Amino acid sequence: MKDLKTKHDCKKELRDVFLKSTPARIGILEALEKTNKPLDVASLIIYLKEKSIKVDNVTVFRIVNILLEKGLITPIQLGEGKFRYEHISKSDHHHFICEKCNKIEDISNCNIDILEKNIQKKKGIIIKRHSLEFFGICQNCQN
Amino acid sequence: MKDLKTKHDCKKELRDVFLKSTPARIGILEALEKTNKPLDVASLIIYLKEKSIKVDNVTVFRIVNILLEKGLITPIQLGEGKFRYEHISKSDHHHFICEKCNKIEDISNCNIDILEKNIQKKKGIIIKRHSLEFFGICQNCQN
DNA sequence: TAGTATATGCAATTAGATTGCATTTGTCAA
DNA sequence: TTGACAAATGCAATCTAATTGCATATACTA
Repeated sequence: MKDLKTKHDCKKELRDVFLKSTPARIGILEALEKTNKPLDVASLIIYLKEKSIKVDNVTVFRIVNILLEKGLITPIQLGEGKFRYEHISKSDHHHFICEKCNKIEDISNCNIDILEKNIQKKKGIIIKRHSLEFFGICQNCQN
Repeated sequence: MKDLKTKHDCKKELRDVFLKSTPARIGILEALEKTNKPLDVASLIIYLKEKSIKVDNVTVFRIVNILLEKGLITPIQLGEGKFRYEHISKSDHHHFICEKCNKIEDISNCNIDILEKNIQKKKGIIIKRHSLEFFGICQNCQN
């Protein structure tokens, strides 16, 4: 499968939110756009190392935070005591986590949106985002 | 308002899951049953101190973990980098977190259950629990 | 009430994440 | 193309949440 985004696309993405393009930032965006499951900081560091992009761990945390601020990525918490992150372009789904094997599956077509609109109207609040995760036992682990 | 649960009830609750009744455990269950918002370990420690129940922090972490195992409480993550906990008897709702003032509001009557059953059938997975949180701006902070 | 399994306290340690400050680097204007 | 400057990074230290090992204390059963 061909990469959906190129280095050039990542640069544009960064420029659009007034961030300088650095190897670490491009690498992190690439990682999150390529990978199908939400990544934690440790995984990002490994990815960068594999690509021979030298970065300090602190910098990865800082980059992740600024990408969050700019709305390019979203945070995901799967009950692990740490954050994972997903590129905004693939955040239109939710997650199922198997409590036995820790596999993460995507759950699509949850029309929470309708529910969300009702809640906003009823409560007078503005909902910017939501997080929905399902925990249980996957098909493989049921045997 | 009268307390819904007494110390005696907490003891029974513990006995039912084969746990010894200790002051710390009873205090923690009380705290979680009384309070209307999910509590983190730090809050539990403060609660116990106020009740003059002397416990080490480690013990609170350990108690929380065993209560989770036994299914008496559920974990909640509100994007803070730490866990909060809610008593199982009041876990039938979801949460809205204001990104400005950090207020936590309860959201009820989300019939996720129907959705959940559909997903289970379609995917062949067993869903044991889910977590649903909404993030945005509360009514007060909109001005 | 004594015996025993269980729970707790204390000290040390780990992992995730943040901060301050000095240095380096990307970008834009000339 | 280059130089200037704001922005980004590296390094060291620090913080908070959470866990572990081991010795001691406590709750519960017989």
